[in-house]
Amino acid sequence: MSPAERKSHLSEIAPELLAELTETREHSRDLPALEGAENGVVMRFAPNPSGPLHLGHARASILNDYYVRRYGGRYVLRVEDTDPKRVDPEAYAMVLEDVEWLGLGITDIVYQSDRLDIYYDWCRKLIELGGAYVCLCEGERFRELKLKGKACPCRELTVEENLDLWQQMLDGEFYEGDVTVRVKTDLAHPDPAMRDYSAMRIVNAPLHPRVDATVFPLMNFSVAVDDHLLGITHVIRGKDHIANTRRQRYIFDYFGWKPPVYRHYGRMGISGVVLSTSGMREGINSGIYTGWDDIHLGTMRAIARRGIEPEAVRNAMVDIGIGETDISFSWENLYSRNKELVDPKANRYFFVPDPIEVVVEGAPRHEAHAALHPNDPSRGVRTLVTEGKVLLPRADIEGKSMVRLKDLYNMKIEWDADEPRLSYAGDSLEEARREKAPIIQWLPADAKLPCTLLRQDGSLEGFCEPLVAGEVDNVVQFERIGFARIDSVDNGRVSAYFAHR
RNA sequence: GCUGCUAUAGUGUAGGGGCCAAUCAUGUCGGCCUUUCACGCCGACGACUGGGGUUCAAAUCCCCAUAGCAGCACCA
Repeated sequence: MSPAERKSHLSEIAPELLAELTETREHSRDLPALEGAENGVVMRFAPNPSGPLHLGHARASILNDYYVRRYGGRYVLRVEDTDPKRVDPEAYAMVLEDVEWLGLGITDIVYQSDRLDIYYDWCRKLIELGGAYVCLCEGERFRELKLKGKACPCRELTVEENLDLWQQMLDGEFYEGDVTVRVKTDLAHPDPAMRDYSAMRIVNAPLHPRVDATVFPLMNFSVAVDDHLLGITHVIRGKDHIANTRRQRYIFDYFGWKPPVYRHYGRMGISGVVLSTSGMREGINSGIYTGWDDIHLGTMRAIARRGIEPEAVRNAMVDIGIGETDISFSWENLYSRNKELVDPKANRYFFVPDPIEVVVEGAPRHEAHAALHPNDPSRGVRTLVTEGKVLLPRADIEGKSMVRLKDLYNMKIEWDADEPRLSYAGDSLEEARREKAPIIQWLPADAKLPCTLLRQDGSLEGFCEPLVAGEVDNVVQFERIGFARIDSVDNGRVSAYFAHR
């Protein structure tokens, strides 16, 4: 039945329902509402300081930021540095820089390493409540028991014994791996991931860069305590945390706290890019990457270096949203978001790759005036002067008998074997069109800058206009090549990073 | 293996019983514009994982299958 047929059929059998059909649903580009957020929210972004921020962090931080902006409230940057093995002292500053670059509306910054006493305190309370015990079992042994749903002997210790052992932990009487504090959950829980997980452990080495301690909370414990103490109302994070959310729930329940509202978005795959911090670090150490801002990486600094703007990242991430489906991140979509930002402001310049230097016979001295931006004449022109000696992209003249140098004049080409002989052929644009002469880029042979355009799939050597030297840190468009950020000019040599077409 | 989550065009997304022979963006292809490219404008292409069920009506609800993903760390 077609929709129209269904409608007429419905009017026969139940005309009173027909009114509902005429109600129009409204479409909105907004992300779904968060329940209980009407009066403001307190949200958090909680990176581990093991390296700079990457696209995975960008999604988490931007999505939370989006809702804080939408509902108003506070946005806590919580640096989760409770594992000395995974803390890179240099990462603290990198995280802060990247947060600033992204333009997140952070209102509070807390470091978990400043809060160890708080965790110790609540750990003691949890033991007193009978919600946790000190476990002396070897890890592998406990795992076996857990998978069978059996308790280990430590689970039967009295509160007093547990408190005593806990004090010994704090006093440094144990070494790494000897002991852990476990949250008492449910050994019969159908999901083995829920059974008596660890809340506290000892790390003797390496030393923590910020704090003199050996007892550290595990993520599930510190996160639950902090979310409550900091008054976090809503949490948006990846679905790899779904099990953690359930584990943290036990702590909220033991203390009678009200947990935040959670949303878990699906996994985001990024083709061709290593996203794990450890993987990137390995690549840097082994020389595959030049550093954290290597153009092959998905870090914020690599993306920034290529001239992609934070607003583009934000738009791309909000566009992706908080769906629970696994998705693959699309560079195309990010590039398109960036292009709409950058196209209106990027100045245009010639870039001649694989150049051939030629003399155009009979060419008069000419001044070419090319617009800096085709849609914005007020920005002015670049003036290129030539006496007849020019640089051309080899590929653009090969096999051609006539071309037009853009904004300059027409040129005839005669081929003597592989050697082109070029001669001036008038200024008429109409004639060039009539002859279907391609319009190509060029540079005066005596006014040019060598330029390396670094791209992910190999760099492109060529020459560009001298004015490009004044565009350091800006995004320009090399006509016919694409957008690029001018990274530096050293001794008259330009280094540019390719963004996208 | 156990536990859980998810399934709409190449990619991302909207739609949560009737407005849906399915939205928007991106992409690709064509055209217009343009002193190449880009931008802009016009057009085309392209999807409800499969099978059952409920219902007058299913992309939408239920069941099964399949696939993907996550967790089962003294990482976050």
